[in-house]
Amino acid sequence: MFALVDANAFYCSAERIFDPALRNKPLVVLSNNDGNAISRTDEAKALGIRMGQPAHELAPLRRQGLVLRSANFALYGDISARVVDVLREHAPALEVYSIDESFLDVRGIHHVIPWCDRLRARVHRHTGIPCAVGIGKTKTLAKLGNRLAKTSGGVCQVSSSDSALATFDVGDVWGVGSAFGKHLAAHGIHTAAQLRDASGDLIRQIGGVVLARTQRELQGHPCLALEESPPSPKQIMVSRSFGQRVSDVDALAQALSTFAQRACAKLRRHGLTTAAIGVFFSTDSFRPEMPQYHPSATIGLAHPTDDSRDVLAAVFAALRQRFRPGYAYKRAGVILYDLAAVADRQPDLFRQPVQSSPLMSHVDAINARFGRNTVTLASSLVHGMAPAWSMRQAARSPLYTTRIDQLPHARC
DNA sequence: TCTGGGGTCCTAGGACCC
DNA sequence: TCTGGGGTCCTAGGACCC
Repeated sequence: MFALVDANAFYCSAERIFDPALRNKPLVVLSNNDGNAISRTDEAKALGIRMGQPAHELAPLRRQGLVLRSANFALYGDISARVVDVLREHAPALEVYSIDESFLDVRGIHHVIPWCDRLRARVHRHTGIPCAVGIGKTKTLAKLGNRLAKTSGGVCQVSSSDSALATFDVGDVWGVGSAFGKHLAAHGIHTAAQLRDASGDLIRQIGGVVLARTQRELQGHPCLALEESPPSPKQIMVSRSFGQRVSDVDALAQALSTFAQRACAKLRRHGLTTAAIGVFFSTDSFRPEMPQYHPSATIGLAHPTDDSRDVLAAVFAALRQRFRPGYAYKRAGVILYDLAAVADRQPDLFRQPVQSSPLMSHVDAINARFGRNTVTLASSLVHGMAPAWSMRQAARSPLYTTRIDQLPHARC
């Protein structure tokens, strides 16, 4: 038996913790660059705002009281960790599934619905985050239960024979996206109940083993287990759209250097090394009338590394190979592939074993203590004004919980 | 003016091996 | 004159998730 604890409008709820004036107001949190809506409160949904709706369409709604906030992922990450801490205190076993969702193993818990209700209340009291809990024999059923719980009092259990399955659009089932949804509809399968009852061969044919597994889960046969320890990542990517388009190679190099160093810091946090570096940059695909160019390159390293300097050399080599003047670039990124822990690497017959650079651990320690860009490689150094490529964030809340100088003030 | 970022898994097909 | 069987690895593309 699984329970899925899912925060309601998580990013918006996190914003409301330290800014009570936002409570009961329509609120939307925007993606990086203030691009589009990524979290909406019920009040905002009532204004007809869609997930992913572009920000420029939302601006006029401010006259109706809509508040827009830039994304503050440092805050959301910290609040998420606090929610998980509370869950961990009470749940026998737990899988952190995403920034705002955790699966709990609730086998053996008596009176599971009131137990989940108390858990919700505790999370709310200790973190200020409201959540809903779905319960089911499989993760897929718990997911459906969670959908119901959002609108029906906070906790909801769903079984495979539940009549509610006929009320769910097949596209609402976890694992059924728009492509499978269309395919299923073409075969007359429109609801979760119809997917549950369809021919197994047909489902296998439409969506392979993945969709077949989803069907089995709907029938109440667990196919997906609780994964308590997150697997080590297989790739690490840092990419951004730019606040403004840039054309010169120096600006692009500065952005890529920043992204590469951030990716390497993540790499070292996981205790991994990389042996292949991917670099891409691209013009604005939303401006088809402008000249388009979307180059990418992957550079294999002779020797695995976790040193930002080695990675940066590869990134710049790729940039030199692919850069063409005369284009306005809008987006770029760095991807680290072929990751492995130092200890798991095949030793090189002709070299000393891979070792983490002491310089890099000092850099990481300084940045952890004094803030992200206290020490960087010179190629990402920014003088004075924010560069053109940096993100637009017109309305970001303070880093209330992760920066000592931005702690909220309490009035006496 | 305007449209995010970061991942995973599966499958098919080709190259290559003995 | 004929031309097997069994496998691995890699890549690209497509699907999904939050």
